[in-house]
Amino acid sequence: MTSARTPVWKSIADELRRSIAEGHYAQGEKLQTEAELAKRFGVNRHTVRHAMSALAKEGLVHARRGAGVFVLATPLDYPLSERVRFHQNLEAAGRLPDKQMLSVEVRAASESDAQGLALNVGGAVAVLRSVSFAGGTPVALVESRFPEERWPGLADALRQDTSVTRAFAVVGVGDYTRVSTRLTATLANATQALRLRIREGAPLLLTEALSKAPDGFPIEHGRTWFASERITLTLDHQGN
Amino acid sequence: MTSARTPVWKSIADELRRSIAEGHYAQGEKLQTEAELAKRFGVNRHTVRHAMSALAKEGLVHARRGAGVFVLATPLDYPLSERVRFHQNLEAAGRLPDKQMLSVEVRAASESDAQGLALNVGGAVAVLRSVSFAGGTPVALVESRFPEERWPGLADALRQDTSVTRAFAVVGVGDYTRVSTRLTATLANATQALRLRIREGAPLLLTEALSKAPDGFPIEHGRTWFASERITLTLDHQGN
DNA sequence: CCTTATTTGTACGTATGTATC
DNA sequence: TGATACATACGTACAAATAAG
Repeated sequence: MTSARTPVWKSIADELRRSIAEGHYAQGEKLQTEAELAKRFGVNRHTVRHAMSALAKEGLVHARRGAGVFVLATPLDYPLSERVRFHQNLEAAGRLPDKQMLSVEVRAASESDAQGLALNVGGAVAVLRSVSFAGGTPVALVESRFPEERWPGLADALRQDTSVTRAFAVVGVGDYTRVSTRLTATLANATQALRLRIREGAPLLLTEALSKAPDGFPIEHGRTWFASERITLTLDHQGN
Repeated sequence: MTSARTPVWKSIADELRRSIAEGHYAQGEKLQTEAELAKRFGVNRHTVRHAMSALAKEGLVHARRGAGVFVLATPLDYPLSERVRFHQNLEAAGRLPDKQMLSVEVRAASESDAQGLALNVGGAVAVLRSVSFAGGTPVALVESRFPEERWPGLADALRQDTSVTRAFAVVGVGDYTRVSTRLTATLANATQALRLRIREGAPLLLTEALSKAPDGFPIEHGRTWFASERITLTLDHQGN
């Protein structure tokens, strides 16, 4: 007779939480499989899942279907006060520490591309996609569009250098300025959620920025989706 | 838990379908390889193949072993769903036209009040709640806190004048400056949804601002929830 | 024609998400 | 809870077709 006043799943959650808090798992490390944990605790897989669900709700772990359950952050390692200054982002949107390039693609300009980048419909547009990390955790998705038509070779330059600024320099654009930034909020779709390791439908902060080259022509139209749970943009109104 | 309401392969299929519909690919043009797409979306190649399979079934693309996947048709009937948006300046946050005051309340300062407004815990704090409209439609909820303790009569002044600036003038604060603004994204709760006439869970853009009087003391700690579907905050980098 | 790299197709195994009984 | 079934997703390996030299 297990006079279990506390539910079994809860005690399992407690044990796993303690184990994580004690630093037995590195950030991003995979936990034992549910089946293994079920065997270890002598319970059904459902009971383990109940415990996992609790930990996921607390933001401690993140389950990826078909992959496993991963430790998101050790509470001590991830200060909630972590912030990114907004005008740093304005100067360097998409250039947060630990940027991982996903793809560079050249395709035809759609109507909205053409309008945003001052090109003709069908003209070549380079599309760069990347993920930004902070402390090992993904915090933002970036999708930038560039007028390959106007600055040929830009796509290749972007492929070879993680720095957008240096890629610009390669094609002869030594300087560029942020013209405007628009701010909205959206909900994470399935792929965004997967990449940012958050749940589908989680709130995202979307910045849409336009930059121009010295000659006045638009050179970058970038959109950045920030995982709002992990990052807070701050505006400093003092001295810029 | 990933709460995978939408299968990842489906959201990938959706994105590729939209991309094709927007005219980014000419008829017969080759898509990115499965490996590239897998990297771009952060999934296994099988997941991309599942999405491709769906598109092939729809007759949109055709895969040729050893060659690639090619666009067969480019449907032109893609709905762009252009939304009407109100563009407002960020400086106007919380000071939008057509403000409807909901309540002015004086209460004792909590810990966070005290910290934000540089008061002692228990000191008098005025809380102003209002809704902002644009063109008859609610676009934002505002909750501002003021140090009634330091500027007695502020609550009464706020009750009698819809303009915060004029209320400040009544208690002798002729000028004040925005010190900082923090930006995050959240989901609308039931009451917010009701006030803003949006659905529960809709994305909200939350700005948290701190303003100071000329003497350096904080005079307003305001939070504004913008209905992101109706409003876009824009930052102008020219003169500011 | 041959070689090599690239790309899609197929197969098997494992793990999680969800539903049902 | 326990047990089972199926859909989704990842990982790896290799076969087959294609393209480029």
